[in-house]
Amino acid sequence: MSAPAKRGGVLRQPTVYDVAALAGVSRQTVSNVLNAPDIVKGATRERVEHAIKELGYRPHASARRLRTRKSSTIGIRLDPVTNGISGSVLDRFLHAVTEQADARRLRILLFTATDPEDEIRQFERLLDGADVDGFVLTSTTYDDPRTEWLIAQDAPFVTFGRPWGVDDMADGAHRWVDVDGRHGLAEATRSLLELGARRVAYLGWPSPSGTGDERRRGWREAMEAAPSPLDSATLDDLQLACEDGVSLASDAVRGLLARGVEFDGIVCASDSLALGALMVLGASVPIVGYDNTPVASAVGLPSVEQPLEQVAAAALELLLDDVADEPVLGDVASAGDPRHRLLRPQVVWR
Amino acid sequence: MSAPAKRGGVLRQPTVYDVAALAGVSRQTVSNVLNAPDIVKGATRERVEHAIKELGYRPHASARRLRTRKSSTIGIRLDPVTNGISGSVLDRFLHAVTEQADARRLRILLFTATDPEDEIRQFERLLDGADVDGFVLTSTTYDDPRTEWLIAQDAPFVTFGRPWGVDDMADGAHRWVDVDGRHGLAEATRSLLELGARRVAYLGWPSPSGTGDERRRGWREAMEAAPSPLDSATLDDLQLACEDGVSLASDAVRGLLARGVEFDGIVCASDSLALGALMVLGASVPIVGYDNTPVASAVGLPSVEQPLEQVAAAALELLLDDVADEPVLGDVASAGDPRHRLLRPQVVWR
DNA sequence: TCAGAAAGTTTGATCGTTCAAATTCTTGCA
DNA sequence: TGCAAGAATTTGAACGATCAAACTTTCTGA
Repeated sequence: MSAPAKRGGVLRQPTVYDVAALAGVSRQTVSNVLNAPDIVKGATRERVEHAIKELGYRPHASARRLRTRKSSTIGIRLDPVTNGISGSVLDRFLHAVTEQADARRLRILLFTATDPEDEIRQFERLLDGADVDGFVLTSTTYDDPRTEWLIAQDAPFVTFGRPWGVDDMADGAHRWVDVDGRHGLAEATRSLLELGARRVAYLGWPSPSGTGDERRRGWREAMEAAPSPLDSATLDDLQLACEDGVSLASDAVRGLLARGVEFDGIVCASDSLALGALMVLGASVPIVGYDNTPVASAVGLPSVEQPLEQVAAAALELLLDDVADEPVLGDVASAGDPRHRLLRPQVVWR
Repeated sequence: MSAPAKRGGVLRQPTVYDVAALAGVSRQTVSNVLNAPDIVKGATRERVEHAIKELGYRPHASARRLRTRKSSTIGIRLDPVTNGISGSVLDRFLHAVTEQADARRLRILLFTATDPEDEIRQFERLLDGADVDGFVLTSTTYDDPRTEWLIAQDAPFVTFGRPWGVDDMADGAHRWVDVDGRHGLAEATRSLLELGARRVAYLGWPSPSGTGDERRRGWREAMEAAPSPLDSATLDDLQLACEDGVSLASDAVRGLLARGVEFDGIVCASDSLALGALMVLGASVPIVGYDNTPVASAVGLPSVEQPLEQVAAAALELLLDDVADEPVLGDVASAGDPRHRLLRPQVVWR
């Protein structure tokens, strides 16, 4: 690459015309080499490719976007304030999405919003300005106003997280990727049972909570499927709920001890809760957290790890069917509903 | 706003022509209303503004960028993997930058890179494609190859973090914002001394470490300035160094105890280290961390908080002098070197 | 009152690319 | 050899905005 330095200087970036002139072809052929190499004759293509390298040519993104009416950019809202310890999950997800986007020649544009209404306003701004083609949403809620708006606008989007409204899950317009927390907790619970535990407690969030209820269900099902299952009342006793917070969790566990309920293991809906339990129980009882945050690894807590790279990849894949007009892959698509993807987490033992 | 819905449909977004037609003016006047309202006559302006609202017009970002040769976009690399507990700092910084950028009508584009060389390749790609106007860099190192490259290219950038190479700090081409960790640790140390401590230990990272050495210096200076200072040898004894990690920190503190060194307080270079100390010492000795991560607040550890919103604001301000050709503000600029900004952190007590 | 300056507005050109249609070059086969 | 069909390439136009310069209107002051 013998491209000139000094961007601030007079020398301008080469354009298709420059490349075309050097390679002795027309500008369109240069464009074709870049966008549809297969329709260009081998010899010509090589000549053009050489000229591109020679000049250090790179297509001007905005010009391309203007012409193609595609921004190849995806908007992601940065969540307001890292919500506690678990914040790092979205951070890691963001990282994974960015990497996956890169591989698909997409850009990631960040924005912030103070509340769902404000977020919708941002959607509008970014779509109208043709800044982005679509969105990846996180932290979905019951009857999320954002997804409703996007669907009404016919704007492409995917959510990380199932829609929790009753009918929404079947809605074909809503593409989502999620992690099967139920399976993750069932797995964690089964493992503790196999390790000899009999009375595994569950520390989660108050109902209703889409994510939380699923995780609790996973624990409960695994407990009910144990070789010698406990009765229903006992399971109710072993089931704790408090808001996400280390000290709240500690309180909850202390309450359990105070009530004299026996238990020999705890699976939790989050690492914050697990850390709270750990601070009360120490190493006396095996504890499993959720999200595999840096804190969990720091204090040596096993935790359910979400396959964020896969989530990111799946999210973009679903989105791309719209955005890039790429054909839906026959095989993959036919396996279940192609618009939804439920991935399995894995317990990381320590 | 009576803008039509259905983006996927046939109706296209209105353009300057549509607005011009409705308002009965030329397209350039519409452009002027948007970009230089003061040169348009009041009555005309109102008419155009009304038409803009009426049509729900929004300028096409790519078209504008193509013509103006500015992307109004700033690139930020997402750090590879959240490095331990402290990862949330960059996360919060990113959030602050995004918000600040929004207020300045700038966009934030994310990218990832595997190593500094790869990052430079990304710089090149993004600059050549006119995707971004400049960069905000984090995690600067000694003689950072990235800053050298950017300076050579004459590309606008700011770093969060001082350049640690010997001569670089005076380099006018390098604009940076940083937090005065020395001041932060001095402050923390002084506070512990005022609370009655006499032998405050320091738990930091091995030299050389630009950031770490500064923080240690803050502690040392505060200790030396104490009413009845300890002798130099004692201070050396009270000074611990280990890599950033909870268990490593625990080991280091246990070593201190084993050596029989007395101490009645610890200030740390990070929350990870502080957490490690906490797990050995419990509430027996006051501990101060650094970065005020969620973990610190979760376990009730006081910590030095970096003013990330201010850092973000300052960073964009410095960058904008280049990017947007805005005039340097006379007053602010004259106060010290306008190309560098050193901000003061604050201890959060719990 | 009127020239000249200033303010306000419009027109033509352009940013760098890709689309769509037109053109030229290759093939294969009667 | 000729000629249609296909492959390869080129040309003109357009994407939607702003710049630069030209033009028109309004203001200023002798």
